[in-house]
Amino acid sequence: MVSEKLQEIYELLFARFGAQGWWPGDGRLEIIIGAILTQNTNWGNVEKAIMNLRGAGCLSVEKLRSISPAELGELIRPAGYYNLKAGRLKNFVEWLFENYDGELSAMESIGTESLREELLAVKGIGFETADSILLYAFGREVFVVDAYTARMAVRHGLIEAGCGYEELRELFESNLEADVKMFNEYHALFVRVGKEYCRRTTRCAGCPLEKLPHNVEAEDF
DNA sequence: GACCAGGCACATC
DNA sequence: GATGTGCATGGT
Repeated sequence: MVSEKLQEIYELLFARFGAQGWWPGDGRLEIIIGAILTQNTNWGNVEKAIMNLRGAGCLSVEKLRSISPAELGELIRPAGYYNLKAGRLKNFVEWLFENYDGELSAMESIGTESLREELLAVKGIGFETADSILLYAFGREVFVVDAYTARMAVRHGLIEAGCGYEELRELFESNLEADVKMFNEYHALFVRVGKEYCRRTTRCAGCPLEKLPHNVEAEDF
């Protein structure tokens, strides 16, 4: 049964690593900025970019709105793809002012599904970024899927290689009790264990899930 | 020096 | 609908 497997994986990861206490970073805006900056990028680089933003007094929606794309790009340079991401931050902030008068708290009253669709309509916010914002900034019961989640689910035979994001999200959301705290920790634990034991060229040795039945030869990405 | 990182949009077939 | 490509810095 899938739900038992998912529960067992969670317990093994939690037993080994403990609570991760995500999101790393402070406050809603910083979580959202981090979610965009960390796209396909190491978190350490994102921290440097956020430090730059803090140093320049740019951790406010007003400042992010008024700063030029070029200046913003320079500040977030360490996070990589800096021109692209400067535009994405701008897109989000513009959307926030157009739809919520620049108030993040105004998003609280919107239902999760509607809010998710609205976020996905912002250019530069895809599935993972939207779901990270929903879960970590707004405490919504959404399971965040990422590359590690996909890789581990495939290697443990929970889903077929090549399946889409929504299919994976559905796997977790429909087989686990909806619980914000647990979804929060589960995703963070996947990232934690994935970094160490489940990269493209790193397989299993020493992983807390090593004893579970899984396919080390599974074709993934 | 190659490989990788908590993706996403867009072009092309 | 699937597959390929550009975007970029910094650590291992």
